[in-house]
Amino acid sequence: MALTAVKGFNDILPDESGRWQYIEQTARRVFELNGFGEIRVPVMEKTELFCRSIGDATDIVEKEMYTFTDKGGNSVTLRPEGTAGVMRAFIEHKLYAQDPISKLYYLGPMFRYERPQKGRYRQFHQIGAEITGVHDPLADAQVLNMLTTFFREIGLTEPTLQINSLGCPECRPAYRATLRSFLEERMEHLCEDCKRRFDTNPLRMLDCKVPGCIEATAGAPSVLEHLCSGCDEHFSSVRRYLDLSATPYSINSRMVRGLDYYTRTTFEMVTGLLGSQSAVAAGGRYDGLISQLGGPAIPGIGFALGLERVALLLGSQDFASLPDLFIATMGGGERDFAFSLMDGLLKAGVRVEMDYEGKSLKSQMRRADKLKARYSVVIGGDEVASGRASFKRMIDGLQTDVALTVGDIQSLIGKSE
RNA sequence: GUGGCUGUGGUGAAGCGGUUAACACGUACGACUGUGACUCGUAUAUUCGAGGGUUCGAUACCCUCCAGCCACCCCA
Repeated sequence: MALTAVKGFNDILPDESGRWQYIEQTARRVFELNGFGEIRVPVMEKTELFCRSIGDATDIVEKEMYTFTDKGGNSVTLRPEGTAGVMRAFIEHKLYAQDPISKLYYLGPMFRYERPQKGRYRQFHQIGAEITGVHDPLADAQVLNMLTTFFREIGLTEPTLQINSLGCPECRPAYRATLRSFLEERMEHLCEDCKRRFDTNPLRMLDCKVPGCIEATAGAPSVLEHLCSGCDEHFSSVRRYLDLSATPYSINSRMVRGLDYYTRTTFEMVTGLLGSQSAVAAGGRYDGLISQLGGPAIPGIGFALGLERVALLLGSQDFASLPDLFIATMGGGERDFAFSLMDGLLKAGVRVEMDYEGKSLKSQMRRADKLKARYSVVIGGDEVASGRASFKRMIDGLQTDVALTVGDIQSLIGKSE
């Protein structure tokens, strides 16, 4: 049996990588327009970083991390998400000392030991963006606008924005207690998972899909009605800014996060097209994270979007670039001439292909067709002697006689520099 | 981590105990020895995810493993 890739780790083949590049380029363009700069951080960090940021009791840290001991005896982990590493770098290099506000984006592989499914793999890829140093809800709105713009630019209308507020250390404990006492009375109607969540993460119970639980929690108190005045005002301002920028959204007061560091604004871009992997992008505010990691008390907000899921939503559109010209040759004698011509055109930025193996003219023309070259030309003894050749426009077969110079060929195929 | 379904060539698939393992797409070459697409012809799975077992005989039945999908879970 031949060797295969590790379960949940996938190859991205050329017919698919065009789509990935399109997603990445669109993200870079939109993010950089908004003033974000790329940060590249390692794929592996000390395990402690993730325990302290994501939260010891979360599923990610408890059972999904690729953690191992390296040869020096240190516990290290393949990053399960991007924010923690970016914030570690932010603190380590004291980026806040150069500029009180920073806007960073990153992209790359993340690793989680989960059961693979469509849109969910053990190595998956995220593009994320983070703003630090801004308390003002304007930052929340900009991030949400940017995310919305990204999806619009890429040509998708499907994922829709849902927002919520999780409160802050001031008001969340009180809400938690209120929710707990509400749920306690209905314990017998709840599923086993929810009974367990009651102790670990009662907010998560609002997100349960078991019909009995949905019914039992129908009248549960909403976070939004238990926000302190600061959080309430913040949330209203976020909504006002979203309205001002005509950013469509809906409020989902039952939306929960799987990472402990979130405060106040949280959001998701959700779709109904990906089965149970409905979140295409998600994020929120994390005002306590940086100080929790040993940095100064600087607020932050950000999101990450799942590349695989966006790629899935884009479908099988073809983003590959096509050759401008295919050069066919009659025999060995003309290949030196053709090779020089190809070389000159490539250096001028024209995408050229030619036959590599001295195949029959028919085979060469078939290949020109298969590669979807826009033009083809046959170089034989006559062409070498006269310095002119007949260029065929493949789409309609129209032939044009042109001198075999880089400039003339460029002007024919409409690809000048 | 739990449950269910599935696994035949590069792809989509028929066959479901004894077949030359159908058909289509794709690919290669040719018909057309200087021009692709359409058409036609020829070739293209010693083998049915892997390993065991039952059987005179297994791609088909059984077991184990592996992989994929779906739901749960979780999440991007």
